[in-house]
Amino acid sequence: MEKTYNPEQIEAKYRSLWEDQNLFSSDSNSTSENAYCIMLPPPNVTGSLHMGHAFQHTIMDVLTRYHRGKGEQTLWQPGTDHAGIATQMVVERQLAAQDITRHDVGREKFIDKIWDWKEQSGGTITSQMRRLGASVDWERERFTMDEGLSDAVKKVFVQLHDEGLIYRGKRLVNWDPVLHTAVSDLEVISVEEQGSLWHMRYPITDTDEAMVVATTRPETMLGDSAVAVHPDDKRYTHLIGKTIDLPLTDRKIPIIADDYVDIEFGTGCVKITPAHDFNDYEMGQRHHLDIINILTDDAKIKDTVDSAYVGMDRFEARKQIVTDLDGQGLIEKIEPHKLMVPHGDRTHAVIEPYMTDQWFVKIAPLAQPAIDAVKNGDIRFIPENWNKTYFNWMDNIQDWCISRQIWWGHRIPAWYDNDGNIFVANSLKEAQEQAGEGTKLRQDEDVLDTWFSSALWPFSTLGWPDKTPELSRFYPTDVLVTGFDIIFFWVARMIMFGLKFTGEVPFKDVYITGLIKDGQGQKMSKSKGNVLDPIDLIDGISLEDLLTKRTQGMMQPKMAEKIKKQTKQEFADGIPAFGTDALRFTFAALASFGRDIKFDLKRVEGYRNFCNKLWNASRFVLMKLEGEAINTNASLSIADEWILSRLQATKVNVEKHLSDYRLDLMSHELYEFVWHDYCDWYLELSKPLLVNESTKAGTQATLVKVLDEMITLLHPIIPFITEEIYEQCQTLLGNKQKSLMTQAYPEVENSLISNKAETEVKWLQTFILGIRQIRGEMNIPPSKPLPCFVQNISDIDQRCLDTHAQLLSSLAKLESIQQLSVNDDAPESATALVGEMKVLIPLAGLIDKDQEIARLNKEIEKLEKQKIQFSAKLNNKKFTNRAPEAVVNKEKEKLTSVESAIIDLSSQLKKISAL
RNA sequence: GGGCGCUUAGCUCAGUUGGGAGAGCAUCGCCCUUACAAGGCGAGGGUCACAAGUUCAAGUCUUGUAGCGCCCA
Repeated sequence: MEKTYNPEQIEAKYRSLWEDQNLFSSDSNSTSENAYCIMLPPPNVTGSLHMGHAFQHTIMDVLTRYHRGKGEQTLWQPGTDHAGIATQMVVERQLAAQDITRHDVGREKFIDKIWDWKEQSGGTITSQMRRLGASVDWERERFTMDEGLSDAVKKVFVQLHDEGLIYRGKRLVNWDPVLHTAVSDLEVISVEEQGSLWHMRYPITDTDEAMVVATTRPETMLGDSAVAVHPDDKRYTHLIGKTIDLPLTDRKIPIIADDYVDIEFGTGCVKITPAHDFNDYEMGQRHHLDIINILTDDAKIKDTVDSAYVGMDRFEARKQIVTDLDGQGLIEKIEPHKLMVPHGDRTHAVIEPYMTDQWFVKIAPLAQPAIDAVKNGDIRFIPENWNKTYFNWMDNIQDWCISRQIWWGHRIPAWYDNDGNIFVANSLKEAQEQAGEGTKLRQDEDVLDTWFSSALWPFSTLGWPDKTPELSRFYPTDVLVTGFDIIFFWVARMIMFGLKFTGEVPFKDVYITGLIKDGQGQKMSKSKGNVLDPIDLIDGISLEDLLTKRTQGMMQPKMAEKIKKQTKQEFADGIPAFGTDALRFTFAALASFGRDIKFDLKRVEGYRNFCNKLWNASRFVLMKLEGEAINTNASLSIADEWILSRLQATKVNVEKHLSDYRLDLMSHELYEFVWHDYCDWYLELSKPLLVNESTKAGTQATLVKVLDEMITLLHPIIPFITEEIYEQCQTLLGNKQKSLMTQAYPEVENSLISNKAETEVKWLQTFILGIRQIRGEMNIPPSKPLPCFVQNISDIDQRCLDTHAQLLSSLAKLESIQQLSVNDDAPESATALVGEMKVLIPLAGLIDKDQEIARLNKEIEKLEKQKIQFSAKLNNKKFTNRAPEAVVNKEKEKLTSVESAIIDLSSQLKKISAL
C-alpha cells in the first residue's frame, strides 16, 4: 500500500468496476424478505448537480448501501426531469444568439432541437452522480418524458378530468409576459421593492367632490370597475351607491362597500380592477363587477381600451397616465411606498395577474386524504416540525393551474372541434371516437406543468399503470430525501397523486435536509457567484479556474468584480483535491437536523485526513500481518476483548443513529471508533502483543476482524477507500465477496460485550495517561524511558499490574515498574493517580521540583472546586430527600473519590515541598 | 401580520427521558517514536444570547425580551 492515500486513482477504478459488475442493480437480493426503495428527486435534465444535490445524494446513497448491506432488495431509482420552462428557455436563448425565435423554427423542429440539447447536456448529471459514487440502479434510469411516464401522465389527466377534478376555465392566473405563459403561485417570487403610492382624485359624478384612491399601480385604472370603501368607514358612508366619472375614460363606475377594504391603508378608498388583481377579482365576483382586461400577452395596453395608451408598455403607460392625471390636477400626492412585487422565478419578469383560459386541478378533494396521511402517521416528516409547514400550505391550498403556454412538455390530451367542444382522451383516436367520425379536431396547444409528471414519479417509474412486479415490490417507497423548498411543489403533490392513483402513500418518511450555504452563511446562487461545484472539491481547482467558472456569462460586469474579490479572499489558493470519500464523509457529518449548513472547507480537510488515517491503519495491519496465517480461534488478550467490546457498542449506536436519520451522529461514532479506539489505543496495544508469542495469534485475528468490520461499517459513507482497502487486504480478510458492496453489514454480537475488558483497559488508560501528562507538562520527550514506582496497591491494581506490565511499559515507555509497600519511602517524584493507587515518576534530574509543585497545586485546585460542588449538593437536604437514590449515591461516590484524590495529592505536595 | 428555526470555546458545530459542559479546526508546548507530520503526546480556552419561572437539580422544560435567518400573506 502507498504511504499516503490517493483518492483519485482509487475512485476511477471502482466507478467503472461497480457498474461493470452490475452491483447497483435492484435485481440483487431479490429473494430477500425485505425490499428498500428510494426515489431520487429527479434533477433538471439540462442542469448540473450543486452542493445541495451532492449532499442529498450522499444521504440517499448511505441509506441505500446500508440496506443493501443488510441483505434487502434495494432500489435507488435514478432519473431526470424535463424541466419545461427552464429547458425551453435554454434552447430559446441559443436560438436568440442567432436572432431566431422558436416561432421561426416551428413547434416540431423546436422540440427536436430540445431533444438534441437534452442528449447533449443530459450526461452532465449522470456523470456527476457517478463521480459521487451514487449507487443508483442505472438500468432503471427514467426521464419524465419517457414513453411509459408520458402514458401515465395522460391516464392521470384523463381520469381526473372524467371525475371532474380537472377543469378548464377562464380565470386570473400568474402570467409571465416574457414567456407568455401562466405559471403557478409557487413559481412566483415576491420581492420587496421601493415603489410609490399614488393618491389619485376620482371625481364623483354630478358633484364637485372627489374621492382620493391610493394605488401602487396607477396604470390599471383604465380597467377599474369600482371604487370600494369599508362599510363601517363613516367618512364615506354617504357616497356608497353613487358613481365616479373615471378619469381618462368615459366610463362611470360605482362606489361600493366591502369589508375587505382596510380603513387604515391610504385614504381608505380602493380602486377595484378585477381583471388585474387577485383580491379585486374576488371582490368583483362578490359585487358582479365588470372584468375589463386592459393588457396584451406581453403586458402592453390592449385595444379593448379606447385610448391613446394602446400599445404602450405597462410601465411606460404608468408614467404617461400619471403625467396626464397630474395635468388634470388629479394627482393628490405621491408617497414613497415599499411593496411586494411578484417576479417569475425563471425570467424574473414582473408577473401580471391575467385573465386567460387555463386548465386546473381541483385540489380540495385530493388534499384532504393527503393531509390525513400525515396526521395519522402514514407519512412522517423528519424532522417532525416540517409537518406544520405542510399543513399550513395544505390547509390554504388553491386549485393548481397545470397548463403552460410553452412547447416543451407533455402536451395536454384534449382536443377541440370547431364548435369549441372539448374531448379529453388518451389519444387522438379515442378523442375522434368521442367526437364522431369526420369531426375535425385540433389538440390543445398547451403543455402540462412539469410538476404534474413529477408528481407521478414514485409510481410511474415503477411501471404504473401496469401492475408490475416492481410496483408491488418497491411501492410504497421507504423515504424521500429532499429540501424544504419543494415540499409544496413536489412532495405534497406526490402524496396527493400517490394516494389518489395507487391508494397508498408514495413514501413512508420524508427526510427534509438542511440547506448548504457558503462559508459566510449565504445561500449559494449563480447570480451571487458563490456556488461550489462538488466535483471541484473532489478534483480540486485552481483559483484562476474557479474565478473563470464563477464569473462566466455574468450579466453585470460589476458583480464579476465583487465575486472575484470574494472568491480570492475565501479560496486564496484555490481548492485542493479532497476526493469523493472525504466530501461524502463531510456531508454525512454535517447532516444534523434543523439547521442550515455553512460549508467549511476545513471540515472536508479534516475528513480527508480521517481517510488517510484509516488508510494507514490498514497499511499497518497489512504490513504486520502479511503472509501470516490468521487463526480465528486463537485466545484473546484483554486488549482484544476490549476493542471487540467497543466495536459492539459502536455498531449498536450506528444502527440507532441510522434509523433516526442522524448521519452526523453515525459518522461521528465511526470517526471516534476508528481514530481513538482502534488507532490511538488498539493499534498501539497490539504492537507489544504482536511480539509476544502467547498473545500474537489472538491479536492478529482481532486486528483483522475489527478492520474488516470497520470498513464494512464505513462503506456506505466512504465506499471508494473502503473498497480499496478491502481489496488490498483481501488475503488477510479472506474475502468471500468480490466486492465490499455485497458484504453483509456487521451485526452486533452481544457475546463480545465485555465489561471486564472495558474496566481493565480503562485502568490501563488512566495509568498511561497519567504518565503522559507528567511527560507532557514536564517536557520530557516521549522517547525517554522512565522508571516508575507504584504505591497503595489494591487487589485489582495488583492483578492488573501482574498481567499488563508489558503493555504499560510499552505504551507509557517505562524503564521499570517497582511496587512499594505503604510504609516504603518513595523517592521524591511526580505523581499521578489511578484510583487510589499512586503512580510515581522520580524527579531525579528529570523533573523540576517547582514545576511539579505548581502542577500538583493546579490539580488540587481543580479537585477542590469539584469537591465544593459535590458537597454543597449533598448537604442540601432537599436534594438528598427528593432526588432518586441512584443519583444521590452517584454524587456520594464522586465526592469520595475527589476527596481521596485531594488527600493523596496533598500529601505528595507536602513531601515535595519539604525537600 | 401568521408560522418555523437559530443563538453553546476564537471558528464550524454536537449535546437523546432534565442529573458532574463535548468534538473537529484554530492556538500554545514537546516529539521526524518504522502505520500515519494529512501524524503522535500534552495543555489552555465556555456568564450555554438575556431575563423570569417550574424543579432537589435547567444548555435541556415554560414564558417573555433581544439579535439573526427562512417560509407564508
